[in-house]
Amino acid sequence: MEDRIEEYTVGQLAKAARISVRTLHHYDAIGLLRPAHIGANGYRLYARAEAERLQEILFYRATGMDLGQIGALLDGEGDRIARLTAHRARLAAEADALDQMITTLDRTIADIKGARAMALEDLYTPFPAETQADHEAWLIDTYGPGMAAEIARAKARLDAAPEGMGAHLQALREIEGALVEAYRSGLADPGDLLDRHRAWVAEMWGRDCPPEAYAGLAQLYRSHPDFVARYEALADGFSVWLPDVMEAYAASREG
Amino acid sequence: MEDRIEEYTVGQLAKAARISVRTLHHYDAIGLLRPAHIGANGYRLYARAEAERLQEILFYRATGMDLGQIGALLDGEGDRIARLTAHRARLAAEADALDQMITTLDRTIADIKGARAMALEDLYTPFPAETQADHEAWLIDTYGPGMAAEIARAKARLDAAPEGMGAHLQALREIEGALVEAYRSGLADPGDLLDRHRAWVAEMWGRDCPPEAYAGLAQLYRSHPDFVARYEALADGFSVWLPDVMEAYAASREG
DNA sequence: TCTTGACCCTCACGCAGCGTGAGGCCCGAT
DNA sequence: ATCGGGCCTCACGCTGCGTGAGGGTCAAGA
Repeated sequence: MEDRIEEYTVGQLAKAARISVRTLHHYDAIGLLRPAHIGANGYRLYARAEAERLQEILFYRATGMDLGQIGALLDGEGDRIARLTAHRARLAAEADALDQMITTLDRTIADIKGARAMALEDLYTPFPAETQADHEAWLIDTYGPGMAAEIARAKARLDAAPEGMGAHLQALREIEGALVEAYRSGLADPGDLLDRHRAWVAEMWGRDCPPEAYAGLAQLYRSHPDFVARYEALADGFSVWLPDVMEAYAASREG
Repeated sequence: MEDRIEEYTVGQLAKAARISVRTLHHYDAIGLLRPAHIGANGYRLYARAEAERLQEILFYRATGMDLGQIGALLDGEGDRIARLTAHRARLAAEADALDQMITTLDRTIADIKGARAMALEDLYTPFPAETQADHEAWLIDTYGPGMAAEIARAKARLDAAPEGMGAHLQALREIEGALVEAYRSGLADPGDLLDRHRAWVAEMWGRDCPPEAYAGLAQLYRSHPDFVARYEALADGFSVWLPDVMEAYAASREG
């Protein structure tokens, strides 16, 4: 209780942070967390600043970030508060992902009990946090470069549209609302609603939306967590139903 | 769209599950997920059952369980629903842990802004999921074997006390309620309440509770996620305030 | 003063869980 | 006939430490 100088040895720091001494050695070795200085006896000595840096390291590590990235982050520009705030956002996102996994689990359990067989894709739908880059790569892989660019542009427009797009978004919400109604009332073929939806999409993309593209979109809705979350929020099971009817619709108009 | 036989090659399964082919190879190699059978050409062929097993594997893997354990779990007794339900509970727990990390982050950020310096221990307080065993070891390490046993007994008594302990627990709730009130009204030194609390603890332990032990308990409240969660649930910030006043109280009675 | 015992140090090897070629066979479409 | 894409089997590499081995350091007690 008498550390006026506030210096900690590896053991003390390790105990406080509940990590191993070896881990501190490792962080020293790779330059992630250097001791404040080394005693005459060769002992590592850490000061307050290092303890705080370690705290940040552990924050990030706890979400699976790799040590290289952590180092880059800490040594890059930006102050601590900014970093921590950003991190808070990431944690919140992860919590969302967890919630989603829970709902999939629930769906899976319900499906087992009901002895229904989920579609192969659906089996894996809401799996964690692919990064944005991963997702981009996957889009290109699946739909080709043109399609990916199209979608990216569309998303960008949506995101950057706080004002002018209001009416447009409003239209989407109406269509979606109607679709939810159709879903709830057990309507099998909401063809005209999907006509409107497809038209909306075409307008959004700024070009035509042929059936194959529409089917591709269905696939996207099914496999991308963002969309799944969005549609599942509208109604229970809607995120499964919507891609299904979209695909059926597309199949029925194909050449 | 024409898989009547429902058999998937590595590539198909990998794409659906959004994992790499290499991963499937690996799971085959370590016997975690064997193909349903091998084609004449040497190709791995998976059927529905394997796809579902893979789903479960990924569920568990996503929470950091190691592959050996997963295998043991899947090949052990117990049916799928039971396992998934248990897993759901684990996920929920993890979500709680995440929420806790977020609140620590918030506290940290607030502390930085307020330029106050957190105690070294507090810097690391709510870090994820030490296992029960880890926690036990740490208790012994920190408070000595006697203390750890004492605490373990106390917890056991609490847990195993659905009936006879009712009144005793009721008393605790009353004291805690009064403490929350004190906290809310900004009372600086709730000495008499802490007297009652300490007496309760002593009774619980079945032996005396000297100031040092009480201070130790404060430390425990501060550093163990279970307690933090419990007290934070009673009132915002209560999990910080309570250990503080307990420590101050203990210090003022020390020899 | 000498000896514990608890820490500290530096190698250095090991292990999980794949990534990432290298080198080669299979197969449907052109 | 040949090409592209997907399949196969080695086999080495990487991260993030765990886990000794072998050996100094230091406060405290015999």
